[in-house]
Amino acid sequence: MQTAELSGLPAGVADHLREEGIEELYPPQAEAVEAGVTEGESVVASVPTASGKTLIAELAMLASVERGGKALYIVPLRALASEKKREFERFEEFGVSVGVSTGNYESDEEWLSNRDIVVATSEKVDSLVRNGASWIEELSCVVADEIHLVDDANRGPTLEVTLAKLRQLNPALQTVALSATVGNADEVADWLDAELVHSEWRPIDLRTGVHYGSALHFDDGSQEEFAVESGDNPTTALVSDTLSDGGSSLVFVNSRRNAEAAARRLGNAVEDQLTGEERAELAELAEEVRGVSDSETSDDLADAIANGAAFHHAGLAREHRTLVEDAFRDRLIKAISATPTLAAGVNTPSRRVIVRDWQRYDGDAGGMKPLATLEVHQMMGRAGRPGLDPYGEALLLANNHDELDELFERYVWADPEPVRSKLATEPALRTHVLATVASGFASSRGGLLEFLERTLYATQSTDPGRLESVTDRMLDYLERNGFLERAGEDIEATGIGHTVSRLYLDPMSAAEMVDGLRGADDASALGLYHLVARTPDMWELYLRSGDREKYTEIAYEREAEFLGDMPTEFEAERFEDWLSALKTASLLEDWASEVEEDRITERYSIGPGDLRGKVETAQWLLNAAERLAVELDLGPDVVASISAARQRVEHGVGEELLGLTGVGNVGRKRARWLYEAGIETRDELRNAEKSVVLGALRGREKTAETILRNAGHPNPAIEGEGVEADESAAVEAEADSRGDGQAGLGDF
DNA sequence: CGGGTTAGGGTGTAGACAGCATGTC
DNA sequence: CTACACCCTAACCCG
Repeated sequence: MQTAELSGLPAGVADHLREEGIEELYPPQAEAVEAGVTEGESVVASVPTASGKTLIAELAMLASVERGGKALYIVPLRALASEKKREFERFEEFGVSVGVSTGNYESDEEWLSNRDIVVATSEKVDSLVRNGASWIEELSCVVADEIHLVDDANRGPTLEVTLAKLRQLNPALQTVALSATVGNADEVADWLDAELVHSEWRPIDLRTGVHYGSALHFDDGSQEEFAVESGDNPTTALVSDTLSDGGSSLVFVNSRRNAEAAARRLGNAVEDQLTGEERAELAELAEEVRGVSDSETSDDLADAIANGAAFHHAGLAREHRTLVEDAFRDRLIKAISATPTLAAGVNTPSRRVIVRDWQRYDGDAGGMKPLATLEVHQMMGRAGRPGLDPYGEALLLANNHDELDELFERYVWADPEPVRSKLATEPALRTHVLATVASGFASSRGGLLEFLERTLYATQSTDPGRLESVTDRMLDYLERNGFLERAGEDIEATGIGHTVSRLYLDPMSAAEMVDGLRGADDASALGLYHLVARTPDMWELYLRSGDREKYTEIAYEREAEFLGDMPTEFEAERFEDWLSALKTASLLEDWASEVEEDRITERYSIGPGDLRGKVETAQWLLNAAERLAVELDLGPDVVASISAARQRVEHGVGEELLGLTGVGNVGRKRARWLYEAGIETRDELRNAEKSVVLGALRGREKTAETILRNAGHPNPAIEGEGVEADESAAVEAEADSRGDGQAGLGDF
C-alpha cells in the first residue's frame, strides 16, 4: 500500500511521510490500515521490534485527531515518554499539538485538555483518572505500547486496570495495542475487542545464532568460521570483529559488576581501532560524563568511554544514560555492555548484539535462573540499524555442545512465552480495588466484580473464584484499615481512602504511615525516613555481610527515634526488613546531612542513579505522609517536622540551610558556603555585601550575579568588587574549577 | 663503633567468599 | 576482601 493512498489524516501528513522517505507502508502497517486503524477500529499489532509499530500508532492517532478526537499514548517507561513526544512533535506543523505528563505528585494536569495527543506512563494515566482529570473522558483513541508488559507482576496490573477504566468511561474508545511477537496475541485482541495483526516481517534481516568453539551457528542451519585465539575471550573477539567491519556492538550481561568489568575489557579491545578524531571526541565526552556525578561509577564510566566503550545499568544517573545512549547512536561509542535495562529502554540499535549471559541470579529461586525467551528476543531485537546496517546479527555464547543445543531450543527456535495477567494477587488488588471504588467505577461488591470482568485476567482465567476470593480478602483489609466502609452490598471510600487513592499510595504504605504517625508528638528526620523506607512503595536495599550487626547496633542506639514498634530479634523476617529499611533511612539521613555523594555511593555500595532514585521516592512518600498528617489532624508540629524532613532530602542539606536552598542556583554546597560566610536566609543574601557573597562563592562572578538576581537583589551586577577570599578558599576554588560547585542532584 | 635484632609499614599474591536486574507515583 | 608471606627501613641493643 502506498502512503499516498492513505485517507483520513490531517492535510499534509501523507506528503510529509513521503518526504521522510516512507513511500510505501510495511506489510504489517498496511495490514493494520486494512483492519481499519485510520477509521477508528481497534487493533492489536503483534510484530517484531523495529518493524514500524510506531507508525501504526501515529496513523491511528492522527486520523482520530482529524475526526475531532483526542489521543493518548501510554508508554511503559518515563524515558520513553520524552522520546515519543519528540517523535510526535514533527506533526505539530499540521496543527496537531502534543503534551507529556510523567512524574511525581497528584494532579489533574488540566492544561493537557487542549492537547491533541498526550503521552504518559500507565501509572500516570491511572493517577490522572483517580484525580478526576476531566479531559480523560474526551479521549477517542488510546494506544498502549509494549502491551505484553501486562505480564509483569509489579506493573502489569496497572496497565490492565487502566485500559479497563478508559474503556468503561468511553465504550466507543478506539484501542490500539502494540506488542512484541508473543504466543497468545489473539487472547489480548479478544480482551480488547480488537482485530489482530500478527506478523514476523522485519524491514532488515536479523540473523540469530550461537557461537560455539570456532564457529558461529545460525538459525538457518548455516555455519561461519569464527576462531577465537587462545587467551582472548569470544565477546571481545566478536566485538572487535564487528568494529573492523564498521559496526557497533551491544553486549548483554547479568550483573552491574559484570557490565563494568566487560566495558573495561571492551575498551582495551576497541581502543586501537579508533581514529585520532574519535579519540579527541571521546576524551571530551568522557570529561562530560565524569562531571555528571562525584562517584567512582562516574569515573569508571568516563575511563571506559575514553577508550570507546561504555557500560549501562540502573546505577547510572539519568544524564549518564542519555549521554551513553546518544553517543552510541551517533556511532562514537563502539560497544556497550549492559544489564537488561537497555533492552526495554530507548531505541539503541546496534549492528551486532551479543547475549553473553543467559542466566541471572534470582533471590527467590535461590540460584541462577534462565532468562525468559521474550526477554532474550527483546535483546536480540536491538540488532540492526534500519538504513545504516545491511543486516543485524544477534548471538548467544555456548561453552559446550550441550549448551549449544539448549540455547537453540530455548531461544533461537523457541516462541516466546504467552502473556498472562498477574492481576489476581494481593498487592495488585489492594491498590486497584481501593482506587476503583474511590474513583466511582464501582460502588458495590457486585459492581466491583463486574468491573474486573473487563480485565485480561477475566478473559484468560479458568478459575474465576480466585479473583473473587482475593478481592474479598482485600475488601476486608481495606475496611479494617479505615479506607472503605461497607453497608451490606454497598461499598464507599472514606475520606482517608480517597486521599490514599489520589496520592497513588499502596494502601499498605498508607496504613504503615498512619500507624507510625499517630501518637507521635515529635518526629526526628531519621524516624521519618525509616517510616517511609519500610513501606512497600520503597524498594529495599540489600543487607550485605556485616550490615546486620552494624544496623542492629544503630537500631538500639537510636531506638527512641523510630515511629511505631520495633520488632524483636526473634521475629527474624520482620526484623530483617526493619534493618534494611534502617539502612535506607541512614542513607537518606547522610544525604540530608550533606555527606558527599561519593562517600554515600561507596558506603552503601550503590551507584549515583540509585541514590537519586531513593531521594526521589523519599520526597514523594514524605509529601504523601505530610498530606495524611494534615488530613488526620495530627497537629502542626508533626506536619512541620515531616515538611522539614522532606525539604532536607529534596536539597540534601541540614535544616539550617533550608532558608537558602530555595534560591535558584543554590544547591547543597553553595548553601553551606554562604552559611559559613554568615549568610543564613534569602533576605540576608539579598542584603549581603557583594564582596562577601563573591568570597563565599569562591570568587566566581557569574554565579554570584545569577544567585543574587535569583534572591531578588535589585542590582546584582558585580564589577570590580574586591574578593574577600582567604587562601583556603582560593585552593578550593582551584580544586573545584571543573564542576560548577553543585552536586548536580536536585535538578533531575 | 659495628653488627645484629626487632617492630612497623608497605607491597604482592593466593584463595575464600559474597553477591548477583529492573522500576512507577 | 582477607590472610599471609615477603621486603625494606628505622630504631634499638649489645659486645
